Amino acid sequence: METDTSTNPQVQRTQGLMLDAAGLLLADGGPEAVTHLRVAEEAGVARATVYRHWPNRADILLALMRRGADLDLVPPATDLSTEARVAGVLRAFATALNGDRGRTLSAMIGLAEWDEDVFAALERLTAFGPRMLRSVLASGVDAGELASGTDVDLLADRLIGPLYLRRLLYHDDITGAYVDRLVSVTFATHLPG
Amino acid sequence: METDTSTNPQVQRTQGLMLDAAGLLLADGGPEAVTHLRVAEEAGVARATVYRHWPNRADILLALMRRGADLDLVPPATDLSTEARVAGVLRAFATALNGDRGRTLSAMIGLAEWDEDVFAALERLTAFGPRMLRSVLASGVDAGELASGTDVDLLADRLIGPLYLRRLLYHDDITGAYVDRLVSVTFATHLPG
DNA sequence: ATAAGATGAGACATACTGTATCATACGGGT
DNA sequence: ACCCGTATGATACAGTATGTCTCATCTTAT
Repeated sequence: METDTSTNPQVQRTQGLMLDAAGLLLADGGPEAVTHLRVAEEAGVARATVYRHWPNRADILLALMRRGADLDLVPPATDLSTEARVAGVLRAFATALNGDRGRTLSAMIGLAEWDEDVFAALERLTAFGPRMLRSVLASGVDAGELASGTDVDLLADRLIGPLYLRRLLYHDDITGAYVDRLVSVTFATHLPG
Repeated sequence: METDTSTNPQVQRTQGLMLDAAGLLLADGGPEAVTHLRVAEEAGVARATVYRHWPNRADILLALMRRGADLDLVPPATDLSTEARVAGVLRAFATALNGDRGRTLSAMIGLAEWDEDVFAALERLTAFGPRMLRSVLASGVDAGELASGTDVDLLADRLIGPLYLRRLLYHDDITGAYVDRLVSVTFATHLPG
């Protein structure tokens, strides 16, 4: 019957139960708390089933991250100024970072440092936001709202970097006010009048 | 004899052996590879001894981080321009991030997210660089090389954030050229003509 | 030399891993 | 409604790691 794994309702149900359990365990206990045994117990599922779907802890966490990745950032309206569009993208980005994805990301960074596969998967999951930001910036350059020589990649780093810094290292929520200040000051200059 | 633990040569010797072992294990295997058992075997020390010094994995990693914290950033010469001094601080910062401390930091971020004590300890260890940067920036404002209204904290975030982003998320080495571009472009403007 | 403290060696119960086997429940096609 | 392929449940097993404990032995400071 060639059972299509990605469609099979039985598979989807079990995976849903297991990922719910993994999410709970991760939320209060961190990545080390996400063990196959505990996921199985919490989900009311056989331990072997967890191993069948995700042989490693990292696979469970990646699956957890993928599940939230569907309702991702939406491109901003095109009738706004580049600055307003950038602020919109960054605010959506900040919201994601403030929530569960920020915690999951914290958990993954350590794993990605030593596991090539995890790094590649994490890269795919986190590349979307920066890519959209770069395209908005590039169109801003085309529209003449940003200097023609602007290094779009570097500018994107300069806008995203501080958000990650606040969230991952300072453990501060990224407020809308912070994003707005960051954008406005980045679009202006620091040299004296 | 009230043996002063921090002076006792026996203690220092064993701790040194254990931290050397932990460093090796962390370097190739990541945080999960740093177990009490393996540290003990690698160091040629009894397993109980590892537990006596550091009951948790996080304690081992924190001790590892503290050991490298001694030879930290040195304040730049004061006869340079603010921009040059900032570039100097950031280059030293980048060197630290590119090396072992970057790897250890990756390992700690996930732990700090769920463990208050680890977070507090990590904060103490990472606060030094940003603090020095802020003081350099503040003196730049005083000297009139930066606009008087400059938000020094935000500016520091904007300089440090991209470095962490490149190192922790992109896994790119932070080159001197990148630092220089970052500094020069941050000190200038992005608005056209 | 002596006493306090640090380490080594080993035991113990528990938890998690990774793999394997077999029976049973489920779901898609005919 | 039936059948066949799969997914799952239940269980077993060896191996590794945890966390704590005890007691003998070594090291250090006085």
